[in-house]
Amino acid sequence: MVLRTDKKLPRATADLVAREANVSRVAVSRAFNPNASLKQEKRELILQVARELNYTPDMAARALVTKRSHLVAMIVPDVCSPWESQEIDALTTALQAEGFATLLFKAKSDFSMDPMLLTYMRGFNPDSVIAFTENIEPDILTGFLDRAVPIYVIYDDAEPFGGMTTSSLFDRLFVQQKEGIEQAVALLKGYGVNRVAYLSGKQQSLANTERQRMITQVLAAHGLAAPVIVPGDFTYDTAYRATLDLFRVGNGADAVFASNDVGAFGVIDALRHDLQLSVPGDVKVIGFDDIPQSNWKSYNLTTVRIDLEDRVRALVRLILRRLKAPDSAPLVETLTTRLVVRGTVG
Amino acid sequence: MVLRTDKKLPRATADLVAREANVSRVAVSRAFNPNASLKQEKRELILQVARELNYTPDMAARALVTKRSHLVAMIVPDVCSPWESQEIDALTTALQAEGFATLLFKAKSDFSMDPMLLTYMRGFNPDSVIAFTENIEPDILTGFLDRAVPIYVIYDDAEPFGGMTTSSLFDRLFVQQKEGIEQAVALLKGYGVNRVAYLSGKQQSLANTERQRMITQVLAAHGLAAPVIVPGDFTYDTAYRATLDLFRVGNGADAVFASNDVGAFGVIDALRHDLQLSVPGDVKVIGFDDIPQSNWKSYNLTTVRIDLEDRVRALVRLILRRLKAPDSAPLVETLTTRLVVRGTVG
DNA sequence: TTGTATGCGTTATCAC
DNA sequence: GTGATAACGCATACAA
Repeated sequence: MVLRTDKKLPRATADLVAREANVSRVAVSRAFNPNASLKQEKRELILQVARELNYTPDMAARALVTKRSHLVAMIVPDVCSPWESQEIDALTTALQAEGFATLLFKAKSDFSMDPMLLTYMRGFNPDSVIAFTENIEPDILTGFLDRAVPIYVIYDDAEPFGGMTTSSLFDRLFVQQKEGIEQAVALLKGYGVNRVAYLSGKQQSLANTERQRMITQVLAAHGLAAPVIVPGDFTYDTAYRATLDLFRVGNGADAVFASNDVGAFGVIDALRHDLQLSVPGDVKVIGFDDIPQSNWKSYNLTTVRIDLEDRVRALVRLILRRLKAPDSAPLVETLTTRLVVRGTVG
Repeated sequence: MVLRTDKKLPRATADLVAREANVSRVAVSRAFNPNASLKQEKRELILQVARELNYTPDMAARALVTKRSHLVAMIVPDVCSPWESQEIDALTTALQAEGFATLLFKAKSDFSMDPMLLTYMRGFNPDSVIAFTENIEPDILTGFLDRAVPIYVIYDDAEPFGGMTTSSLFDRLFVQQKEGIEQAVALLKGYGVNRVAYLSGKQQSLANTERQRMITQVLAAHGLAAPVIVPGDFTYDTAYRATLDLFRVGNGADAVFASNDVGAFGVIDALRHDLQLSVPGDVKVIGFDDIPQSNWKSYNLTTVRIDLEDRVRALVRLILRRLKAPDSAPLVETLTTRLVVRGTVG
């Protein structure tokens, strides 16, 4: 269902409410601002009249003077992918509860940031910007977005951009992937796995490179060889084809670590339906994220879980705290991961 | 990555650009409005200076006078579900190309419209509202949204709300499901199917009730009995449990029509992994939508396709045409469906 | 083609 | 606690 709202006929305005309720324009403004001082009965009268006239304060006009648009922009390369759509959903819900609306922008799928898009977005004056593309240095964005304070999602203890010495202040969300990965490797080792492959995600993704780095590190700590790297891009189709290559052209593997759950599905389907191999009998498969589909019976995927609710809560905390105290010191939140054991290792 | 933009330090404004470029304030305004008349070299100078100063016109201030916010609101109960996330993605892309930004709101999952939410949303002055909840009568929304012109998605020739005689003008997108359903029923009949079950979606969904009505009608036309109705809600888990009920408590079926693809996945998994039945050997399964996951090898679902690109293009046409001609007669777009034959019937 | 004056709907400042 | 006034950043009507 689609509605188009005609703006030619003006809506009820604060002046109209004021006239109707026999009060001043300012009183109406105060009635809608809980911390403003106004006699209780007067406030109730105004709110009552406002309801009758179907009046709502105009956020654009309000933003013009308060410098708060109550808009949070999200830049997403692919709204459809399960993990990101979940995150959009949860963030929107959480921010909506705090009085912010989500402004959605689509970026190009190569994880780059179109300067045109940034300029365009800036016009809407978002109070905060959440970018699902990870490979932009803070200084570039700061140039576009005035005094922006970035929050970077950092995987394990790696410094983004190779330990950049950026001048920018930025907040951090640390995701400790090591724990989940260690549990996964221990499980694989317990089943006698020797040859591990890593199906990568998009090369530009920090999540991907850090997963690869940490898996290699943990395998070594357990006395296992470095993984064979299979190039992927987080999608099912690429994962499917890459798996066929790995087993038909390459030397195969005892276990495949996929950079995300959707990729793991592609690996599983290629193994079972095309290569006639058994999962977990012939090959073990482990994913990352723990999206709802991983619990579907056809996949029943063993995966390293990043708790979405925890992650969103942490992000919302970071956003709101900086919004309330713009000049505070860098803020930090930390998240842990754990292995969810299902049926693709065993 | 999250950025918070500090509004305490004001951005570059049109006045600043004007002063810097030695022109008047208005000239700057005109430079950013392609149809305004301005000497070419002057325009270029202004745009150049604007770039240097990192200036972008403030959409909020602009909206205050033009009565166009360039915001399109979407009210969605569940951003995560594949069909809806696809539609959000495609609509956002298409609207972004036309200069509109997507404003996302989460509704309660029972398909109802929270009056508080509507009031809240109204404050942002969207130029258009796309509601993914279907059971609201136009008059109710019109009450909230001034002179809104709804676009209703109508399935086959059914009148929404039982042929309501509403006073409201509204545009329509007709989705002709009959063709796809007829192809599906013919295919099932060809394989000797007798007892068909329909796994419903949410009861409040018009798409659901019309799918059920049309399937019943087409089955009758082919001399087949009315389908057994299995209550569902478009989700995997409910579909899974409902299928167990149908075959363990009820009398089973030769074929299951699911109200959407995700539901069909639940049906398939319950049949194969819990009831030890073969698909399509023992039971045929058909879905609705044709989401990307339906092409995944584990499901390989035969389904009635509603072409997303066509649908979004039609919606965008309706939105833009009414935006440009608010007083035009009711607009109509029509969409057809067709069966995509894969591996769950045979 | 260009500039001046005015208004969009709201909140902040300052009196009372 | 309350009301007048200015200001936010921009586009438009009108006059030049």
